[in-house]
Amino acid sequence: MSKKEISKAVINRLPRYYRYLGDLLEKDVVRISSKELSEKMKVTASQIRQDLNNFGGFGQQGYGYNVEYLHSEIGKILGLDRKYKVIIIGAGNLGQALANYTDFARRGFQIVAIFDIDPKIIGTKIRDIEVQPLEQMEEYIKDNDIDIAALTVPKTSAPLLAADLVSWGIKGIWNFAPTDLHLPSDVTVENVHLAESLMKLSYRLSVKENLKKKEG
Amino acid sequence: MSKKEISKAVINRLPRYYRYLGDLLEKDVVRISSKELSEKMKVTASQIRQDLNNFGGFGQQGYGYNVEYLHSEIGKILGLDRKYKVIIIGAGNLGQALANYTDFARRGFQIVAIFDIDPKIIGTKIRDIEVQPLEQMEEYIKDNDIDIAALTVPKTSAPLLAADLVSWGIKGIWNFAPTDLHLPSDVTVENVHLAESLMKLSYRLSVKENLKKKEG
DNA sequence: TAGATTGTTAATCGATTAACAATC
DNA sequence: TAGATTGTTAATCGATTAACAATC
Repeated sequence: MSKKEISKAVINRLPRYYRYLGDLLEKDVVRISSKELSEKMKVTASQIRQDLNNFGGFGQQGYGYNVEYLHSEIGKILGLDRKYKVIIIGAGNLGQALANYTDFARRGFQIVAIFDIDPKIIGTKIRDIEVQPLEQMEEYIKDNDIDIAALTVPKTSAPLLAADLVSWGIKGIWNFAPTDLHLPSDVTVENVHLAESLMKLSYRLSVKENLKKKEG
Repeated sequence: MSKKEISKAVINRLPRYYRYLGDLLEKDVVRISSKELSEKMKVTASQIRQDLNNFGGFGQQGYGYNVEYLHSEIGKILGLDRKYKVIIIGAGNLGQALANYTDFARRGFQIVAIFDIDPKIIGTKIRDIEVQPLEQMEEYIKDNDIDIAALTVPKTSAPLLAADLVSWGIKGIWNFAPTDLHLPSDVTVENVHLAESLMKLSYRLSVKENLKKKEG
């Protein structure tokens, strides 16, 4: 009865499958086998089949997978078959970048409000959305049904702000602040740590650099 | 003689160790045991010791780890003991956000140039750096010693641009375009796929939502 | 010295890959 | 039907955790 827990590794791969299937769909590809897809994605066919079968049998023996159907099913798994109301907290460069990124809206993530603490930014408009003062956020969240809060604030203010958000009913936080938020387990936090991403890049550059030196 | 290959999982955790140690350093904490750190970071002490011992013995029995020393050593491992010249390609919102993020410079990632194709943006200044036309990029890269190119361009132009960059000598690409770049193995690509991050968030929100309905 | 905590080996756990029977 | 390819089980591989001797 109880479903097997899906591993984090599988979930991490799902959006990539979704992207590749979307690309195939745009190219009007109708069907694809796990083998073909595995070659494009540089993974094993076995892994693709194993991953997909966590959620059900989407393919057909002797045929492969119908691209449109599989794309749609993975979309459903990812929760993309509904809309999400998103607010952005922190209207700095990154917040503005997120607000301006139309691709999110296309996927159902609708940015409905932006908040900031800086009087110079409050009142300015980003894509027809007026930046509101932070003090109005509590009321706004309680009056509207917000699904996700994107946190693009300094790391010093992030933890307290996050705690407030949770107390006002927010269940999903997209955290860009370079800090870990420790919140109740019914709250979902997805971190984007750009500085850490950059460090992984410099790590790999260093390793290659050192290797080259040794080889002379 | 030949060093054991460091696993990707370990590398992914290194920047997080570095961040926690930096925070401890700021709080003037002198020493920390793997147990204390494990409680803060919500990982096992065993994992911390195992991870660190991939690179050498940084601790002392009966004492633990010296925070400043360990921070510095991990910094070296991550390649943060040198400077990197970074160019940004694509001066849209995201490119501007990166250019304006001073934390990177503090860590040694110096943004030296920004390029764009849009005549309206070319010539404008971001943090004292004038946005240059894309046509000047080849010469600029060949004349200067660029370590990293941050790619914040649409996915349609990313693969060709990346190939150009590589042919001009770029060895590190920080890719924000929602596409995979297939490049020679001596080129390091670090991807930041924001849309995929957002989908992981919606996946987890959906799972919890469905669970709630069932328990309803 | 006694206590604490590392470094490291061994045991466990989980994820990936291989293989193949099922079936379209 | 024959060929192809899935879904799934079994085998392998790798990563995490536990345990403890080494040692500060």
